[in-house]
Amino acid sequence: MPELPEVETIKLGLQKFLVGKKILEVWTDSPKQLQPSLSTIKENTVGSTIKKIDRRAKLLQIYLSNGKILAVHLKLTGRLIIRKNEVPQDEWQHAIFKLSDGWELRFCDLRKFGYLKLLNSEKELDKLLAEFGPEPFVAGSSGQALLTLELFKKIVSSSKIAIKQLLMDQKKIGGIGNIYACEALFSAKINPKRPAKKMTDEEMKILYESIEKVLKLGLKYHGASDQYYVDAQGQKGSYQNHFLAYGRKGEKCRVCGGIIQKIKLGGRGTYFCKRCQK
DNA sequence: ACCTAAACCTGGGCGC
DNA sequence: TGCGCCCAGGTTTAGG
Repeated sequence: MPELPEVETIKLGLQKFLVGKKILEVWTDSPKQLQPSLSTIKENTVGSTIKKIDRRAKLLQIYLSNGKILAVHLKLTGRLIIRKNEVPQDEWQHAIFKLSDGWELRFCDLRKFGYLKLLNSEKELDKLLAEFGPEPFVAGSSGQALLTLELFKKIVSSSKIAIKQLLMDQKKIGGIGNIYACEALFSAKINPKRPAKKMTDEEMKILYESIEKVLKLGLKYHGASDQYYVDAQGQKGSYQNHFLAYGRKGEKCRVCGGIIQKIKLGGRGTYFCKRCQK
């Protein structure tokens, strides 16, 4: 679920409540999701203090006082929630970091695609982050990589893949997933199937601005909670109430009154207005 | 370079 | 009510 605005919102919550806490114990009932293993994570985190939280694209990093880093990817249904230990267990809770002062960091994940990965050094992290393309704008990302309009045009015009698939390619651009790709293309009035290469200068500029616009809207509404996303306090976001395309199959386009279509593109559900998006 | 399908998992919704 | 099928916001891998 979580794309750039959601992961950023979680990051802000973690920064507020997690920094300075000491890790006392680690538990899991889903060892596959802890890499390289529960025991290694225990050995390298218990006794350490959380120093800093960062984000790059959809990946969160928890920096520890011993120099190790926990990288967390939430994939489709992952959640990181901070609770007092007396709070009843959360749904789909699969890993718990017991912290000082009776706090817990709970990793919940219905589909179990997400992971927590122990990294031994910043160098290891840099290697991982080097795989990500630049980000649309700086919203507290740890990366230096900023997607300027010039860079965006270069990336778009050098690929003949459908523009929507390109937007979601994390190696090309970091942080955009299915929801924000659909919303940005709707806002820019560009057909998701349009070959990237064939876009005009003007279209690329409008799309670039639309991406920034919808991501900032996502941040403003604390993320989109269609089903599973919640922030670090377990609260839903509200951007889903403002979608213009995503999930609106069969409903009226709010711009032209046409009917929103749903197609499959690169194996992913894609929502758009045939009339508006040429 | 690009395209597709399948895999990792669980649960909700739909049609029959 | 129940069963089977399809769907789900991500990413990786295998094969063409």
